[in-house]
Amino acid sequence: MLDQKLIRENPTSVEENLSLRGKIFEISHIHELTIKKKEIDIEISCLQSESKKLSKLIGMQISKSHDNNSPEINNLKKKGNEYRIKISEFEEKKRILEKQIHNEIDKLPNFPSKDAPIGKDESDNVQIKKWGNPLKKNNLESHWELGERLNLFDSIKTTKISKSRFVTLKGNGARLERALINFMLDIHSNNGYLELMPPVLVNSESLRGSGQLPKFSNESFKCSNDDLWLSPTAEVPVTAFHRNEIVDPKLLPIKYVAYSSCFRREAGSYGKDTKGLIRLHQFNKVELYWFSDPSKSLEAHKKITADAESILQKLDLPYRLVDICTGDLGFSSSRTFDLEVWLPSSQCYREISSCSNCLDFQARRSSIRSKIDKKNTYLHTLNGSGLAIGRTMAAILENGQLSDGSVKIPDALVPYFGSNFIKTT
RNA sequence: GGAGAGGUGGCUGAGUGGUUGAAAGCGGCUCCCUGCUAAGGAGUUACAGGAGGUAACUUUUGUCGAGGGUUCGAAUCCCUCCCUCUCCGCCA
Repeated sequence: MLDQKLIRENPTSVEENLSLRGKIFEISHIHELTIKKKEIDIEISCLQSESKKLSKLIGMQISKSHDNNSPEINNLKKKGNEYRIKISEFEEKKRILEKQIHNEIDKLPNFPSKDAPIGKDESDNVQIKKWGNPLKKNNLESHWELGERLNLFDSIKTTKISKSRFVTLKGNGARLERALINFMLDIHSNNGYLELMPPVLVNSESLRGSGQLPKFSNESFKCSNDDLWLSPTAEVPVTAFHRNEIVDPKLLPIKYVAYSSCFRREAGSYGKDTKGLIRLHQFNKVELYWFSDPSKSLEAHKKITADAESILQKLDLPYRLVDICTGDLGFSSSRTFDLEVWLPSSQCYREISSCSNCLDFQARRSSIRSKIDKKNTYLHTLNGSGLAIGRTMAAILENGQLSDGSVKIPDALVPYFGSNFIKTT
């Protein structure tokens, strides 16, 4: 959520900043509403002050005269009643305005960082670095072919259970998933992250707090009988974990690693990535999350990205680091670095982690503050996958495939997986 | 899901319509005395928002689970909801 005061006092700069996203954001109507609200705020404050004084006076007089029905007292009461009516009228107006303002501001995305490359869409993203040697050979198997041949997972039969875009992992596939989850959790928690295992059902307020609502209600699954949704990412419950808190500044930065299943409707992506593990309605993810002192979040962003990268390096998976351009930034993010892993079968890099600095955008929506320099200040929140498990599995299968048809397990993972190779059974 | 009990400041806990943001205690902070891994005495100590000031600060509003209502005035009365605890049921 953007700062209401900023919208009130400097609407032009707000519009300019937002327009870096490559779209026009027109906020003059919100600006007017905030001005009106401010006027009413002041009015209410004055009336309340008067009315409060009057009530005290009445109290004093009654206790002095022991008569609460004298003409003078009744006169004062009458006056108080007038205050009450006036105040409630103004409050009603204020309520309506506040609701309108919130509804509108909630739909505005975060400001892009000045450091983010300016651009319209994906094609303007900037590659920052490459790591590892992409496997380039002909006749490579896709991970779904490997998965079927090696009996690692089954998508077809799973449509009976749910529908398309779900998968059932089997045997070594299930084992590999489990190994990856433990591997990643161990590395991060040994690196100063506190492990969290949050619920996957989250309420509307939690989704609003991290920016998925109100604009993206189409992208999450909703429970019909309760105010609960299937969480699209652990970022949602972890942000909500500290909602309405004033965090002890001594605890900063707070670093969490949260494992959870994630659920996405993938509306609008019909026909894309229909095979394999790349785009599922349900997938597992190990998420990194920081609550940071605002003055340190740029540094934190580098660190969280490096922590995510370290997993790819330990697994010896070729990847590149991409600076997301202003037009391609997510709703809540001001700057995002994507990690894209090499998938040999399609000879391209695919997103496996997205590391974002949301500045105070989510903290403001969720009211998460800390007393910094004697003032309650909204914290900065950062999140990054560390990593998406399904896509990591796909990358391991494709990059590790050997000419004899087996798959080599990265050395670092062997203690978790329990074997050096996946072979035909 | 049923029945009951409860939700007050950092904590414990009083407070059933009136100068109550809230007694008392604990804890915290400051000072004094004493002197040594401690005790005693005095004082002080909620939080959040707005406005004004470079600032120390001043001023104002709100807050006793949340939201409504009654009233000139609500921690206190009424309604709705949420949460916690105990018992029963159900269940992993």
